[in-house]
Amino acid sequence: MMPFVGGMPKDYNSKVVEEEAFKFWQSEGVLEKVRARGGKKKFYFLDGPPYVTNPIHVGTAWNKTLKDAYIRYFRMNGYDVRDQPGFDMHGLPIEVMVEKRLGIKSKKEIETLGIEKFIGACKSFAIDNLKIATDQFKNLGVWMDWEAPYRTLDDYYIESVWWLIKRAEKRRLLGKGKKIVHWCPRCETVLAGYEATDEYRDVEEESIYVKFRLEGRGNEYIMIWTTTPWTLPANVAVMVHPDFTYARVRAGKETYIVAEGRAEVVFKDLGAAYEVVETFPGTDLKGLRYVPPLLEEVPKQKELQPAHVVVLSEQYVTLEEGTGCVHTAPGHGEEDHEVGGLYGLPDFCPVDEGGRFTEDGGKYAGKDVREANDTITQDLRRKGLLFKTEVTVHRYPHCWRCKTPLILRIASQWFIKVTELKELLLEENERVGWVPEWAGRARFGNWIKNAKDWVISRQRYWGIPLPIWVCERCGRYEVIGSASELKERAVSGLKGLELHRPWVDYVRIGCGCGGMMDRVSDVADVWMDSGSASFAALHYPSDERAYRYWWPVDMVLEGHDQTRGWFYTLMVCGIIAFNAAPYRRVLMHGFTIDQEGRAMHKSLGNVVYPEEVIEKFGRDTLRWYELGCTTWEDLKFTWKSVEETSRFVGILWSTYYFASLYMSLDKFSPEKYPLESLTGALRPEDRWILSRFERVVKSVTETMSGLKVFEGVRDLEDFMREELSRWYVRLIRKRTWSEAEDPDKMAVYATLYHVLLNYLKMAAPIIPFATEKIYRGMFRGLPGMPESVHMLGWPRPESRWLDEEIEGDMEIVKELIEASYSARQSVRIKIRQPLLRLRVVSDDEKVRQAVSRLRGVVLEQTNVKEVEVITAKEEKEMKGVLLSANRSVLGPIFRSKSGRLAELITAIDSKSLLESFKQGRPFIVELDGERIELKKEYVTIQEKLPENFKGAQSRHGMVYVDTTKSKELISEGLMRDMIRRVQEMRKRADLKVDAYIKVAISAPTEESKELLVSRSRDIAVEVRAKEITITTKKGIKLGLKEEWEVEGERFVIGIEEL
RNA sequence: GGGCUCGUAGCUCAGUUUGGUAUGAGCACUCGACUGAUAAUCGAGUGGUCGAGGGUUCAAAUCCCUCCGGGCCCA
Repeated sequence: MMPFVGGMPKDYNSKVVEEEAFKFWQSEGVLEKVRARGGKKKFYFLDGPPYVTNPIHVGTAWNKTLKDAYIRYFRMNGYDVRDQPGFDMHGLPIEVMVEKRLGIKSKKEIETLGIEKFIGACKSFAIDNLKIATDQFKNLGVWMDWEAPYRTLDDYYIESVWWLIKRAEKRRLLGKGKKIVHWCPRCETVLAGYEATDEYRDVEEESIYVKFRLEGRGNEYIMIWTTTPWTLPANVAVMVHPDFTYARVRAGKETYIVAEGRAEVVFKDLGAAYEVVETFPGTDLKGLRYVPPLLEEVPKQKELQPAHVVVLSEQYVTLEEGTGCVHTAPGHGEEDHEVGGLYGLPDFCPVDEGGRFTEDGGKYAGKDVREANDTITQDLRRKGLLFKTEVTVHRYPHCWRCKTPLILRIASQWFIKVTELKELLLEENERVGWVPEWAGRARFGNWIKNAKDWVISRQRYWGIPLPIWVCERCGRYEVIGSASELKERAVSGLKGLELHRPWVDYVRIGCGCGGMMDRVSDVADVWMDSGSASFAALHYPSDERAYRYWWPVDMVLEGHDQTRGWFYTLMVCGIIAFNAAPYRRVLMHGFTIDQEGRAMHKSLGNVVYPEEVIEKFGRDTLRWYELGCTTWEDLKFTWKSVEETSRFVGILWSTYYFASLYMSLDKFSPEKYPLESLTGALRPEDRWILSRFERVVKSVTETMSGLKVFEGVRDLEDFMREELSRWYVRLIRKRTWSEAEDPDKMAVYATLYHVLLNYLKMAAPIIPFATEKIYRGMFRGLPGMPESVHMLGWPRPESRWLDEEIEGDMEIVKELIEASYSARQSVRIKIRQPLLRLRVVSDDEKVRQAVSRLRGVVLEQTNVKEVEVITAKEEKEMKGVLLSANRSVLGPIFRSKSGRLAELITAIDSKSLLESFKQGRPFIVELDGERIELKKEYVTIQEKLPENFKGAQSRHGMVYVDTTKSKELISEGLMRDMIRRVQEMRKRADLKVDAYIKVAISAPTEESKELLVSRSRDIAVEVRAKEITITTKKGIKLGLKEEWEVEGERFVIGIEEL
């Protein structure tokens, strides 16, 4: 094994680098080895299971690379990380895809086809898609346990959910009852509220104002407004607000009751006069009875009791729209149902599962509710009960899978009594560490406060079957908690048992009453699948030991849409199961949006897929870019930013290349020259970069463990760009050219080695591919080094390198150097031209100290022979004074003489004049025989630098350069110009850095030739020339020849490799 | 309609917790320099009503109120 630092390719090629890394990881089983190492302390990371229908986009990629980065980070810190990925494999979206594939459209067709076939198709669809998604995630370099993900469709997983439902039942948290639910008439199932909100759309619809005739009041009506005429057959009450003021309004022959505040809106476009007869509070209306408008059409209405009465509600009556009198149908609205409950009203619902009126719908029986809208409106008009119609735009929910408008209807469903757990949920949430903090306190907290009972039953096929069996004789139900329990209890139907429908439906169990029990046909809401992951992934309850070791989850990390989704169901299921929050920390991330700030949607055509980015820039660039974005804010994806990031990855790469080039040429051995043994040889700039790096280790460690990877990425980027690449490398360049194995060079190498190796460790979780390639090139061959960069530990902060003073010194010196460049620029003297001296003006001891400690850096970077710090007083002495006549003052006083007086003043020795002013002595001049005393205001005083000094302002004082060019300096400058050109030619000829050459220079004049001849030896050394000729003759016969213009003169240079 | 969140240079974003001159950063543009990492690098310049309006304060991008626009969630 070679004991020294190795080399690496000069150019960064993401495709080659990444392909190689994949091959290497694969062939050496690197991931398996890393995983097998375990750790001292458990770290249970839980993957929010993605739904496996669509190809992933850059947002999904962000999610998974965030997870990957933290998994790698915690693993490097010695944790035993549980890195199992998960997949959400049940549910409606898959059913819909499969329906499409099979070319069927309804539940009826599924039943005709056979549930068994349908489920089989769903299962293979889910598994196929899992494979596709797995490949996509692997392709991003995400290191998880892809061989053994948790899958919600596996029997053990289903059993965990069964166990949970049984546990809920034991705790009396499982309920069955009528709930108002969003219902898709096409899919014929309940949809969760959140499933509905994904597809709220603006719809333009006719809304109607309807007159309800009051009993025993002649031509008096209470007026309601509704956007859903089809709910009128189910009307049982009218709600009014007890505290609002209502008005009796006369218009024509009729009288109406509406809220006073709505009267104008209701009547203004009537075209006729209307008159408010009387006003009164809403409470006065309580108990008023009316005739239901569709009494004749819906005979069932007659049987409803109590009904058709005015009730009060403070909560659900507003003055923002309508009439202030609200049509109430407890069978079709959640609020209606709640108020109906308070008044004991019947929850009449004449609508079936397919969204058609039942026999109870009377005249409308068999009609689709939405089609019935028109008929109902016409009936009302015919009966003279339609006051007016209006076209309104409102948001209406649609089925997210089939786009059918949803309806609200009452249905008997199984639910979890979350409302009873609210206190506990809030309490447990306090113990969770949310990042960012407001996500938990405000967002999640608010969501919990408004939590409702969770309807968990779905009238579908592809899901975890609810493990509830109901007796056909006595109606008692029983919850089964596992497959073995089911087998024990089964009377028949066990043959070929699988825990999915339809097989599980065949199982019958015996009831205590002697009857037979059958399973309810519902499946569970998929959110219950993923919500159970904290323990189901551990095979609880069958594997108690895994649970005891891992639970609770140490970290989950998902997008902000999951506050009401997974973060919530996970919490609820955890509380039901163990009375405790199932996770310790939650990191919430944003969405990726496009350049215009719109969310990425397939329908908008603005989705960016990771494969595109990988093709153009590579995985590491994609990862660095996304991980560097503020995690919890939306990520506005722009190609330009990706390109910028890619440029940075290039800088990082070439910084490593630079170091590897020289270290490998010199066969640097960190074992032979450990940093510790070279402390005496370290230059101040080495101590500076070590100290700066120490700070980076500290801050990146803190940000990573604080789950703020983006801050870490930014720290790493700034350090690499500003401190290491742009500054330190520039400072040490010369030292790396030295041929000898001197301690000064070794100090540079040891420093670079320390910084680069440890930097690489911190960058590895972010850019696992490039770091692997660099590692394998430069570090792998060294003794004691593991085979992969991903087997290294996270760097420990070593405060011994911290040196606040040197950092301060460097900061000052950097400013001064930059000011000197500015000064040079103003006189157009390039930096390559050496100058005599630099003067810094400062009375600050810190500046003096900085310049003294970093003298070498200052001299070299400013290219001067000496530097001195002078005091403000010394600066004054250095400066001369320039006096000039102030003509605007002289003019009015001396009139025609002023011109000549001004000339006189200019000629005066300014120092003696100033001296007179200072001492208060009068200074007299003679003009045309007249004695004139010069006053201060006659002159303007300007400070004047000596000709050869040029200054520039810096934050730490003026910086002056002495621009005097001696022959000596000129010849040195010319030499450096020649060296530079020869080096350029070596480069163009693609010569090895250590190749020897011969050089010939043809100078344009005898003078310049002489200048160069005196330096020929130095030139030869610098450009690795064994022979050098300098002439004024034209013909140069070396292999490579080129003409260069330097300071306006033409030189011809020829080189040839030896 | 409600909750949360974001809005700072042409573009992408730091800075807001804890009020103190926006020497803001990168990219882009203009000019100059440097360069044995070189399609790299450095310097200077141009470019801001800190979403709008009000308030608190000696002082507001930062704290408070109202409004406008985007995102997520809820209705």
